[in-house]
Amino acid sequence: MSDSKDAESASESGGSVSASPPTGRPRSEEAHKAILNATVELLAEVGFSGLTVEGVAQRAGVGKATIYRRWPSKVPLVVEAYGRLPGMEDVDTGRLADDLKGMLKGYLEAFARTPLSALLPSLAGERAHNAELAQVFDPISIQRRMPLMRALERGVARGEIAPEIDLDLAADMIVGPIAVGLFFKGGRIQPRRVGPMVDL
Amino acid sequence: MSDSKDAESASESGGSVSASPPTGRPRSEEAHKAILNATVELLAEVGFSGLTVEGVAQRAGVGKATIYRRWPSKVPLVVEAYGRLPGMEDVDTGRLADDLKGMLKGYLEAFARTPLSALLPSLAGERAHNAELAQVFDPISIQRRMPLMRALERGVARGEIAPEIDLDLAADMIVGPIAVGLFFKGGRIQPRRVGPMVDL
DNA sequence: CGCTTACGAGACGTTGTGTATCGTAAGCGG
DNA sequence: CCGCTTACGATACACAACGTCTCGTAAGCG
Repeated sequence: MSDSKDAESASESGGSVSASPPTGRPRSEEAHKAILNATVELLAEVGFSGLTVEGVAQRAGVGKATIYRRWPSKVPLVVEAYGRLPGMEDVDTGRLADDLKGMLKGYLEAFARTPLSALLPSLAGERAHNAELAQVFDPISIQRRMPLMRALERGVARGEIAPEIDLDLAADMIVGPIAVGLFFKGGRIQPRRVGPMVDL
Repeated sequence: MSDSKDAESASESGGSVSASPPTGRPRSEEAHKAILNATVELLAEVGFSGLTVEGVAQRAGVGKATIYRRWPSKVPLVVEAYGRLPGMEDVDTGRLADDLKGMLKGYLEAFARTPLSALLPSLAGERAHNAELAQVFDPISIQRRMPLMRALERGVARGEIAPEIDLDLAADMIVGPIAVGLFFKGGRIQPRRVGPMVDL
């Protein structure tokens, strides 16, 4: 009768695998995908603050309870939808400047293809005063920076960057202009000019 | 009986000054300030998405109608409150690196003193899918960059920066790390390291 | 076939929005 | 001093979305 209310018991590493035996009707994976797809679509159309759970349910053709059964609120739902969007892809040409140019170009293309440009500012804005969101949002952001950090580390190994440089700060200076353009201006940025400028 | 519903007839440049003769009880400047102060306070406490017009009215000791009489919705109200917060202050030492260091240091201090760090991401997030907001937000952002741009122009005039550099992009690279730290991490940034790095 | 759990649908109380309507207060012109 | 006009604080209102809950039904497992 009542929906399961026990803990998630998500896949934990190690420890006793006392996972509850999954009895009863299994959760529909189809509904799960439909919800996430509807979320991404609606985010692109109306943005974060315009997104309503009722709208997502209607677009996905599911009941509201089916959404709340999986995500406690709108925020984690949007975070998971955000996690499905493409991030920065590794480019390893052997030259740092080319790596950066390639990665930034690909990333900016992803911005044009997906609702990323509508999603990121909204999530960042929410993150600022929502500790719960920050907790799940930050690891994803860090993971999305990984290809960039790896490229910089390769640059250090090849001697293209002085080893005393703070790579984290360098990464911030590379994506910074993208962020500024994204948050304070319309969006379009010139990919080619940024790459060379950072080879200081 | 009815509140004035005619157009704002705001200060327009040129044209006949057919401004409506301001008859009747004037709007309370006291209430105006109280509303803006309450807005800033509440923004710092609960953030943008937690801000309610009713909460502002209660804190300011005014009726809701008094707020809606001045601002059509929550967003322009927050924008005006944002405009009252301190921005970047001009620093002219004669050396670009020192100018940048001084200005960034002062700006970061303003972030610690005011709800700027809670306000900016929220406004930027809203800006992304709210054309009306972008229209009033962008000029303020540009104006806040002015001291930075002036410092860079002085740097060009003194020969500290090659004249073919795109100053707008350079400004983005300077404030970019601040934005990234603000939007994707907690906030605290190291002021001293950024200044010298941009003297490429 | 009976048990258990998820499903879509929608009713429900709560909260905030933005509008409208009270009676009152404050400037202006006669 | 008095009436006109407009703003004031307070509050009632209809509307929308939230998040919870309860329907009757559907789908796997034993």
